[in-house]
Amino acid sequence: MLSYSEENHLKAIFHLSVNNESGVNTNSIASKMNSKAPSVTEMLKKLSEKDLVVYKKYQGVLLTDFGRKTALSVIRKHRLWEVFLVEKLNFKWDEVHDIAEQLEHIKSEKLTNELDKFLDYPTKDPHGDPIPNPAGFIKYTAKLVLSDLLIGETGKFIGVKDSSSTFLKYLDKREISLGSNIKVLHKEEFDESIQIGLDETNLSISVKSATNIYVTKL
Amino acid sequence: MLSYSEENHLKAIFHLSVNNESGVNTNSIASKMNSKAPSVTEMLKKLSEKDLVVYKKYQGVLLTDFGRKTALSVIRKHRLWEVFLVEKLNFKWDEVHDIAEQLEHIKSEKLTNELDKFLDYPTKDPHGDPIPNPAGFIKYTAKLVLSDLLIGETGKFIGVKDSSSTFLKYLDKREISLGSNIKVLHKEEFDESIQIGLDETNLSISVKSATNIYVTKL
DNA sequence: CTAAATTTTTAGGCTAGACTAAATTAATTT
DNA sequence: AAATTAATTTAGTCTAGCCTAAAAATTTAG
Repeated sequence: MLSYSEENHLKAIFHLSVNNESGVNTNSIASKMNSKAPSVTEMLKKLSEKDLVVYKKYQGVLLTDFGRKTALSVIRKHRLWEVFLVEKLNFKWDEVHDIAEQLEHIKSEKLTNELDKFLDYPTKDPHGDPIPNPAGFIKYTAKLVLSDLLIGETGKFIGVKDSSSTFLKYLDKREISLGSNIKVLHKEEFDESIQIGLDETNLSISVKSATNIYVTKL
Repeated sequence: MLSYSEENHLKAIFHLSVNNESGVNTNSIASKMNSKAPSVTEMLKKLSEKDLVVYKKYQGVLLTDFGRKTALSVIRKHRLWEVFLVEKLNFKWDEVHDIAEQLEHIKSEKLTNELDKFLDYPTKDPHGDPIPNPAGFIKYTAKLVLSDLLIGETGKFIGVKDSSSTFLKYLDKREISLGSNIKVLHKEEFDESIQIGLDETNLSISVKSATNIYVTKL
């Protein structure tokens, strides 16, 4: 039975492992966890003891298969609960993260699987992130960031890189929502801002925003 | 922000306060919490510091209004989640307690109230216990135990005193379920067992069972 | 390829929440 | 009313999870 802190460390390591063949740094884990390096080192020893990670001093850390599955089980729960909150309880996509952070630690396989069934086996959470299956398999969709599209190209908005409440509310205000088709009309040389066309309206967004929007080319 | 342990102690004190004008004993709390007296004493000091209880050494403890409201908020969440599990996720009434013990600590008023709405404002949990409203008001129904009925009287089964999985499964097996009308046919002098009539069938139950079944006289 | 800078680990300390054993207070019995 | 028993609290210990400061290892730069 893992503690909340153990589960949270595994999750952090998982997220930092994506595009990271070699080990994950102690400091990067600490910064993701809002904690300090010595706390992480201590935890890595414990996780290693439990065969959830492979850890060698000063060499960074990697998840074992078991650790990866465990992390994905937590992520699965997190994303299923987010779907539940949005689909069934009228939450907005910017309101669900903190509550899902709590709910992801509830221990009951039956609960998770019944919830999955109740929600009709969703494949994506409200931010477009894929939901792992019970076996810990996760299906990634190829994606670009909006700023990678060329002028004249159209992309379908499929996810966000930054899912902070601030950014999500910003998108709501501009009525940029998952599934929208976004056409790149013009790129401003000076500040790299981008003019986009959305349904009938045109608007301008900053590079910063454009690099946080995932699209698939249409 | 209260810890799980603080919330659990408040809940225990609340349950032990029912029919208990004077203070609740340290030992009775310890036994309900599956802990030891010194742990309880320590916690009582902390809860008292936070104005959740009135505690004087050796005098037992009582909830303040604030403590009572807090306890009822936890109980409200527990019971709402139990309803959710049974009504929406196909759980049986004997499977929900341990999961609700985890879910009751999730912190989000909006979540609780949206869940309440989603469930269409239930007034009872799957074991017949009343669900407190958001203001911490709880509506008790007058009830007897089955063994208090006289021969020839009929009661409607409205709740259980002991909601252990063992007892609930026992009731399932005999097809004694909430809402059933139970007629007392005969009381055996020797072992105080009771013959009851349920729909078309008759069966015999022990005193022990009969004192764990709440009814209202019809 | 050494020296400085950075990263990571060790050492030691703190708090919450649990415990056992011993001391103290309250209740009960004779 | 004193003595015994029972309940409660105090004292001191332990673990998990966090921290700061200092030491050690690794990486980067000159």
